[in-house]
Amino acid sequence: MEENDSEKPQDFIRAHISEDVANQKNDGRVHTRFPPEPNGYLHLGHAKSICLNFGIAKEFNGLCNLRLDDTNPSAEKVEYAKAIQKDVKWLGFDWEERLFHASDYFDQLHQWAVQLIKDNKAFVCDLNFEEMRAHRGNLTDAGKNSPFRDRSVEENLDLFAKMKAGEFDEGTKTLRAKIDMSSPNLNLRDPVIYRILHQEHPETGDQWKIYPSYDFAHGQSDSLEGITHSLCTLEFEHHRPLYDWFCENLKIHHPQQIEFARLNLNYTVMSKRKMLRLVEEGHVDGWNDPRMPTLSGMRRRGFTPASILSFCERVGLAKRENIIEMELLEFCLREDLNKCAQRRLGVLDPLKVTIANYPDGQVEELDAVNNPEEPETGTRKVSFSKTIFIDRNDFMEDPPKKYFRMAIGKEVRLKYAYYVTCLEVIKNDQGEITELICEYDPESRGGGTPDARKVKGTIQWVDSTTAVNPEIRLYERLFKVPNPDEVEEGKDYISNLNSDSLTSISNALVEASIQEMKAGEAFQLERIGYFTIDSKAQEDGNLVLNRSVAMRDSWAKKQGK
RNA sequence: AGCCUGGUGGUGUAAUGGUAGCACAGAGGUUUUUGGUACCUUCAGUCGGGGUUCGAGUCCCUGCCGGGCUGCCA
Repeated sequence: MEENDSEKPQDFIRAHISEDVANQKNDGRVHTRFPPEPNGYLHLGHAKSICLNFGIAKEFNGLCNLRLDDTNPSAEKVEYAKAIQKDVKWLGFDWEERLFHASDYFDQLHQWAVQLIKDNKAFVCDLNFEEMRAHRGNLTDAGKNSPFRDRSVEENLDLFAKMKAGEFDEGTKTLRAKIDMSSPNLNLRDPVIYRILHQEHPETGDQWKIYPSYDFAHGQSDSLEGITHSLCTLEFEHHRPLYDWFCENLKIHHPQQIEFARLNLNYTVMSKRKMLRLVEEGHVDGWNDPRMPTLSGMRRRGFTPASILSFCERVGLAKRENIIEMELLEFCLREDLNKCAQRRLGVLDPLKVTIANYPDGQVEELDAVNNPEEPETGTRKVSFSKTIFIDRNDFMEDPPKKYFRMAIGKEVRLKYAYYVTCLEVIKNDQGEITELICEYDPESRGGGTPDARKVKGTIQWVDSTTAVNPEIRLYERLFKVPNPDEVEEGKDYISNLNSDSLTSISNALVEASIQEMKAGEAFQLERIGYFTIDSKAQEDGNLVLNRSVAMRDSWAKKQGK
């Protein structure tokens, strides 16, 4: 462990593990795993689990496996399995040679099922879905034993072998653990441990006609891999007695399951099922839509691994349900990008500016700072000429008090360029402003003057001779309410989708160097926000900028009041 | 209803019987060639009631409120 670990408070899981290590449980070894099911893309909630499992392994000089929990071939795909590995790697974690599948253990699991039958602790049940539900009882009433519960070991062995051989139709028979139909924990009322599924499996092909249930596969997989601490979310709490039951009755290494509260973020949804529907119904542009809280979507949006790691550290870890505010995520992104993103100039809504006293036909190169937070990143050249563009909302004809931007007769600084003063406003027949006529102070080249006079406002601009015109996409929260699941009778979260979550801007202008940026590379358009090149559009040869997050804007906030 | 689980500022999360702290958000300010950043200041909390104790967020009792569980999903 690192030295400063004693300084920062431990969460309840790390405290638990520290104690186990101190007591030499498992010989002081720590081994965790991240076990996603390959039935969808990883999201921010998974990132929390990934950081936890890989983070703990590292802190305790242990190991963390990546295991694909592929016990249900009906929803699982190779596409998902590949995406999962890509996302975990992207976050910066390494499972080394320890990529496993629950399906790696199908043979062993099957043997264990046979062992349970021989020990008279499991039986083949002929009840169908409805009958089984009826026998299970409910929250207040105990269940009834299955009429097939007392079959002989020999008959069970024979029937289970036939199930395995594919002699029965799906849903006609199951293998059930013989536990307790009157347990207040419904999971212990003779749970199904094998079901018949005539499905092709991505890893094992058509080898199996029966597949183990989660409960019969997960703990055993942990056990086989020598996992010491099996960390999972709260909804598995009721499954822990089952987890323990199998380890004990199979007499195998018994990892400790510990549950923690899953991550919730407001203004979005964090469930694969709900995301899948957004994708399938076309509400978003696929799993990696930049508005999705998937890791692939966030990557396309311009999030950095460092910002996500920082976020996962800050959300904390506890057993109480929580809803994190989106602002924390945005803070983490800005915090990281402020340090590492290069600055560039661009305008979203160009307004032509002619500098009356600037020489006709002259074009000069000015030095612009790449990143004021990292001076060693140096400067770049930006061109300047008689005709430039500023952002339309940086000019006002009737400015309010304390408006620092361009207005008639008011001197402002063009970032990295000159001081200019607006002389005249030109409008079209509809009364819309089409152009500003300004004059500049040649002495102010670079943004300062010999007399050191103060200029309060600094605005960004682009030069007409070199600017390029990308498509710019601005994103807002995907849902218009903090909790998308809070709906009127008869409606669901889809009705809470924010129809303004995507804004596409077609007439923006940015400095030419943006064309050299790579997809995923973060940069700041000064005073507008942090952006990255859209990877999907780039593959099609189009230049599209995604706004990852806007700058904090205390002026807008003040105006809004 | 039964079982499980949890309640600390707006949101999260610490304090393991001894000064209720930190972060984000909010408010105000200083600096600034980004109304950004940085820095400073500030607002605000132990679910209620009883008990044990010199001392309770922490232990006990009780009430209230939230979440989870009735797939051959994970």
